[in-house]
Amino acid sequence: MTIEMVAKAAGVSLSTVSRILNGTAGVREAKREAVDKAIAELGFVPNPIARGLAGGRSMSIGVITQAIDSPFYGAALRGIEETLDPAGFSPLFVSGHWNAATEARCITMLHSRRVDGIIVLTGRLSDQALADCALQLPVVATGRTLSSPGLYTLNFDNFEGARLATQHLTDLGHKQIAFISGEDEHPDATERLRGYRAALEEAGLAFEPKLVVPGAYHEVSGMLAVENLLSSRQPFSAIFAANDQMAVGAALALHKRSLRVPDDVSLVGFDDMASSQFSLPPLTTVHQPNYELGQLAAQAMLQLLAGEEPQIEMPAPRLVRRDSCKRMRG
Amino acid sequence: MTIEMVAKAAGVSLSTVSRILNGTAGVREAKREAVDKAIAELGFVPNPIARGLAGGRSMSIGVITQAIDSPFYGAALRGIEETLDPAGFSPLFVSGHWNAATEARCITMLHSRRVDGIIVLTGRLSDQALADCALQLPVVATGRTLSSPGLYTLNFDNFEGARLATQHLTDLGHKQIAFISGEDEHPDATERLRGYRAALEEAGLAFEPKLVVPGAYHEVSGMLAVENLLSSRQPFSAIFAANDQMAVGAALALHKRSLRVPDDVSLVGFDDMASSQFSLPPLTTVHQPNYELGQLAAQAMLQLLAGEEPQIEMPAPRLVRRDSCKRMRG
DNA sequence: CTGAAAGCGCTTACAG
DNA sequence: CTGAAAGCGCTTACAG
Repeated sequence: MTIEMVAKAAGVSLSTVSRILNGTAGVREAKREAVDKAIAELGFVPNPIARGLAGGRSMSIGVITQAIDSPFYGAALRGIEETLDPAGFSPLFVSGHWNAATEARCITMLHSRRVDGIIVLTGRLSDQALADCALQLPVVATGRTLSSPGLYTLNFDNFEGARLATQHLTDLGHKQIAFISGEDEHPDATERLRGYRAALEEAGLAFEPKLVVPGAYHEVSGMLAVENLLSSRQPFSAIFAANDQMAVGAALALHKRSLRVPDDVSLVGFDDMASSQFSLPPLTTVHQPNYELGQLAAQAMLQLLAGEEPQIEMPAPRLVRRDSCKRMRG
Repeated sequence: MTIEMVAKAAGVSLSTVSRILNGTAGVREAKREAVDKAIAELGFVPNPIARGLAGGRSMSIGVITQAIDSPFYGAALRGIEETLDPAGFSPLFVSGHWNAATEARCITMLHSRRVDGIIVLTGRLSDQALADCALQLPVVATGRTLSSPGLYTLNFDNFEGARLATQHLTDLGHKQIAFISGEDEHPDATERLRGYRAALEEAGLAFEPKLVVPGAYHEVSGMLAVENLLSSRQPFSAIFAANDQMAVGAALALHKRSLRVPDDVSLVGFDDMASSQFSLPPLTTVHQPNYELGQLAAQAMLQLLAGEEPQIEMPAPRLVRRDSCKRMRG
């Protein structure tokens, strides 16, 4: 089933079929109809591989994620897949494993597979490397703000999100609010720390370094953080975890010490993972619109590909109140 | 950077470089060295797209999953990615959305992208459709047992897993064990129901239809199931949920009614999702080796591609005891 | 508007 | 063992 067979069936040349397929040139109506009919009858589907080799467009978009099984980015991948699909593009997912060298290898690989563009979900690549890459191929990157030719970035307001979360706690009367941080290498982690401090300040509360305990964005680190906090004997009535996974770990550590959420300690997370609404108790958290992030990133890519200038903005952070916080007694 | 430049640099013909790259023919040692050196110096990477067009092998494997963001299949996708990678193959993930027609479209698309084989994670495709597909391309399918040319299947013993889970409860002295089922269209759901009944029988317990409440494999359905169970006033001291997601929903419903796990009711899940060890309390469940499933499926594919007959078996089900069950009092 | 032809980067018979 | 050549299924200047 090739373009040649369609051409023969429609009584036109191979080039004409190609042009109709690509909308590359005006074609006489009669021929267009004949070709459309032949395509329909034969059930012809153009071969993206050959297209990629010949024309440069492979109709596929490389997507560099950190881990294909991330509970956090899953929704973004789905958003990308669902908006690319109607446009005829397929995503090619690869995992960077939070490693700049691996991400660089992914890019080489995606190049060799002739992707038409690359979407980078966060990642460790330097801004420079990203900008260089964008010189060859359109790229959309999330988790940073950068302006460079061929590059479009989409960033979430982590500062504001963290400020909102902390403010919720100060509004409830909490004065000793612990913060489980993320690693410093993550720009969003440092932004969230900034937001925490800003909210404290707004509430007229002093920043207490002993109340910030280091975490690493996964459950076990949240557990450990709470255990450390507890054994430090530093008093606290609420915890803001820099992401939901750590909040889940924190809840477990609290539970093991027979401390109840929210009666004994209030807990707020960040991300609003799919599972957080089913936590015990359902977790109050900052909603991060990952599904939309994926959709928007894909839309921006489609616009870049069409030669347009994307004008896409991320939605503002939003606090989702569930059952893990309580007004400070007394 | 093409094969031609390598050939020139090494002073051999283009065909020779290709042969060395593919191990297609014996080559004089001196030439091989020259070529290897040229490849290393130029940093040449063969273009899989061109390879796919010319030779038929695109070095990519289509993977049909149900949802790219499934918390359950994520580990399998990672297993596939990690075992395909060292062999030089890339996975091409597509989502079937539990719909046979969509899966069929995925297969057409994967064909047009010239994948070298297809891995189908469960899915709704008929056995016949799968067998037909395998006539053209090697296919590995999970979640069913089928023997057909070019097809290799990998199935998990859902019956035995469910039997183990239920037996754990009967061993603890529970006599009224509720079962939250999955939908009948899932063969594994019906197998799990069979396992539940078998364990009951072994323990000399009568099967009580009112104790089996329908679910749909997601959290909300688990919640609803428990609410229905509670309002039916049918007494029970333990629940076996046919998957972890429903167990999580069940735990939440119990919590809302101020029923404690495991003090008031014991709870067992099925799957051992990554998050289940962090449930409150950590969930006792049947471990389903998804990461290994992915690895094994990819290995089987690699063997099929090499013309070998895979002899791969799935690990046996295993109960993971955590803190959600307690001996029946009295 | 439309064809014939070259070419994308490889592989693989076909001849030595 | 190794080259020259055809071909994979398309796109895109190049000429009408």
